[in-house]
Amino acid sequence: MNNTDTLKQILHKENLRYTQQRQEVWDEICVSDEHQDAENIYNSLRKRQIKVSRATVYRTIDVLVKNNLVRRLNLDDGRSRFENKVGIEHHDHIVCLDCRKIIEFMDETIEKRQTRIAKEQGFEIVRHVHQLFGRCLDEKCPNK
Amino acid sequence: MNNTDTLKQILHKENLRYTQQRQEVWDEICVSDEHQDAENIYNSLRKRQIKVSRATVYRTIDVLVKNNLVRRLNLDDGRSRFENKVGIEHHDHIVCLDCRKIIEFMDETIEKRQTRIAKEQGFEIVRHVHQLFGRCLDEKCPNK
DNA sequence: ACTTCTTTGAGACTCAATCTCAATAGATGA
DNA sequence: TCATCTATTGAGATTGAGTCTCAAAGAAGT
Repeated sequence: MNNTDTLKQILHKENLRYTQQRQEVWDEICVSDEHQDAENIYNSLRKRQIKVSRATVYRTIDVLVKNNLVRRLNLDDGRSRFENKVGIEHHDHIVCLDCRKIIEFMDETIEKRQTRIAKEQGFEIVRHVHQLFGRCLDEKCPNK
Repeated sequence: MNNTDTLKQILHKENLRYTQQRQEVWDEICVSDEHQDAENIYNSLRKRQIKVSRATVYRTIDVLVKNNLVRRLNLDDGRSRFENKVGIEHHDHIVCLDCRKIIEFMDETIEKRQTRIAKEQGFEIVRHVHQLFGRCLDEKCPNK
């Protein structure tokens, strides 16, 4: 299913209307591999002459997140970042404290253990956050 | 080492003065087993007739966090929470989405694997965030 | 095209956290 | 103990991400 159909489907399910602005926000998140924040998304759209407001960017992101098209990342820097989730394997993140480079990782053993641990404590996990913050050994990274 | 000496030591190291306000903020965090936010800490102190301002609470917490006396938790609800770190074993958190109950957990296998994964990706971990969000089976929890 | 109801946008507002700067109070030396 | 020097404090202003308001614009069905 393409971007447009995916969006139309969830908007229909939520009894929301299909609009140009919603499509553009969703496209912008899909197109970028970076983990963009709302302000970036807003600026990218404006730069491309697309008529959209901050309020609409935020409101649209909320719908996309609620319906699992987009994942919200909180990397402890005071603003949410977003990544496309459709057709993407689950993963967690490693973040360089110097250059803010973000690497994705996934470990089946960790995933299984955390589910078991939660169950032992009487919890049914809905979502989890697993982030490793450190320093990368990249030559181009500052503090080298 | 007691609370006062621990604090005096790090303040001296940082070339900061020992003050009543700083001691009171540190005491308040040590005394409580809850994961309090800055506003809670401020209110608790004011309730106990202690002369302190929000600005001082925030500034003191920053010093304590920087020097590893206190851990800052970001539980995705828009405000930081704090816990005493001195003499406490490392642990991560399970949070109930319904009643906000917080349970601590620690798994040596996960700890080791995440260190190895980061190293394989060329990172030296400084800190990590591992939080499991879900629903607890507690009778007293809402949505049961 | 008409009607109905949702969405949008500009800007006001919220709220945690940070900053400002004059007044206060530790620390040090005489 | 007192004087001096600086760091700290507090009240309130400010910041910044995110949310809310409401009149105008726009989807969607008929």
